[in-house]
Amino acid sequence: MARRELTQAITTEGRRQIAQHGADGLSLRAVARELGMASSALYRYFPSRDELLTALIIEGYTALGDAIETADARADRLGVTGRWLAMCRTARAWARQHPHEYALLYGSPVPGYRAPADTIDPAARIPLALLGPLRDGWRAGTVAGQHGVPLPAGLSGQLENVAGQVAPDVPPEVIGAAIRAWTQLFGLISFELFGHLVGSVDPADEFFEYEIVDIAGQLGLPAPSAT
Amino acid sequence: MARRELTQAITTEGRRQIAQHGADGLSLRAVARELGMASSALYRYFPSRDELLTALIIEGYTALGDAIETADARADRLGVTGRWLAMCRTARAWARQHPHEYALLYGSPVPGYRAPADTIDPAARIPLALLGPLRDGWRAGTVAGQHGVPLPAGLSGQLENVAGQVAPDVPPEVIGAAIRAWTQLFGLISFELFGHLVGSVDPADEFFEYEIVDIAGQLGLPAPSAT
DNA sequence: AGACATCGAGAGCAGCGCTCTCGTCACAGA
DNA sequence: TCTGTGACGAGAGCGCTGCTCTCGATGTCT
Repeated sequence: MARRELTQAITTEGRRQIAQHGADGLSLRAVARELGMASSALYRYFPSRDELLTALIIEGYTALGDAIETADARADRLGVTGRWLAMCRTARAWARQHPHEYALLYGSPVPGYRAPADTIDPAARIPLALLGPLRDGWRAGTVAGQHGVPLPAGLSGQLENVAGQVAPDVPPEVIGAAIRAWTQLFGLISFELFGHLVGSVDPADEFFEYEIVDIAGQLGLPAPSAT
Repeated sequence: MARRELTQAITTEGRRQIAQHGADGLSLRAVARELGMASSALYRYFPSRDELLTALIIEGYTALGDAIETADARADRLGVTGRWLAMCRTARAWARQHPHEYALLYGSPVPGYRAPADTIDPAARIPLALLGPLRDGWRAGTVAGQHGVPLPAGLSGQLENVAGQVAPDVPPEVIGAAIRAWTQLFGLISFELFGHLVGSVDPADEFFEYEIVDIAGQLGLPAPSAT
């Protein structure tokens, strides 16, 4: 089957182009040119440019998910807080190393509005991994229950629904805290990458460390043993 | 001076197109067509498509900044916490009413990497407005000093530098908390608008309320008197 | 051996950003 | 009043894009 190999060659070249020129710079003709084939032949493998983009989005989520899960596993002996910090640092590092791919995943949805069903599962791996330490800490009794504001009924239902799918024994407050931490982490990475911090804390290394430690505290994770 | 009017007609039509089809759907030729003129004539007013986009970005920041500042002023009698909540709700409402414009401001920077100097000042109005209640509360002694994690030296310098430009009497910890709240707010709005919350807390109204009240607590703002 | 599906190539369409040239018009100075 | 100058709009055109259609070649199954 040369088809699988050629399909992969196309996505590889596409990813190369996005890494260099961003999602807007992805041109089917240029990909075909680089692969030494006619542009029309490319449509045998991807019915449209958007489909190729979708494939690249899935690959991006997969790469980021792999990186985060690997970091989680490697930090296992550091405890739940160490795992959380390691995943945060890995996410930021991946984003800085692949800024255009990150923008493809977490920037504006490029064509009109998108949410192809195929991208949902790969995308969900990231928040699921981030939830890991919190879930384990909760089960081990090392994370606090938190926190001040009581959950309104509708939100509680939403969070219990999420919990039912991923960690039925974890109370909705903890799920809510995880979602907050998730949005906070990627909000910060996006702000740094997209240049919104330029006038303030722009070399954001220290601010990022400051933040993820603080979020760990919000999450009720125990104080870290070491870096 | 027909020049000013025509320039404005172009940006108005451009904004209309972006609102309908997103930033990618902005076409100089289509704008010219809609205005009944040759596409080449448009270059008398904007030297390139990117320049027109920059003008629209500035208009977007200005519109959002106006909305937030107005909300702040209107909530004056509600106290600092009420002002904070009002601005958060207004920011979210504006984003939901102008999703494509919001994506233009806070989504991926579209052409390569951008940060035209002209956009910085209009963009800075938003975090500055959000800082307002926190600054006033600090001066009135109604916000706590916070918080657990001590500031590393480099970050402290960055934050003092920011403080020196906008509120010299406010300590760096409070500036840091404001930046955190700012990234948290727009991180959440972006996640909602870009569809990342679809599987979890998707009708995000309650989660958003839950969040901004919690952030107010993190900021050390006093409990709100009323909604 | 013949029928069939798969694949690549080439031409072509409509659209895009942008450039260049040319005719028109208004206004300022002699 | 005549003339030079600058601003302006229109049109043609370049190279690029995504995408479609047709045609010939190749390989596989019956």
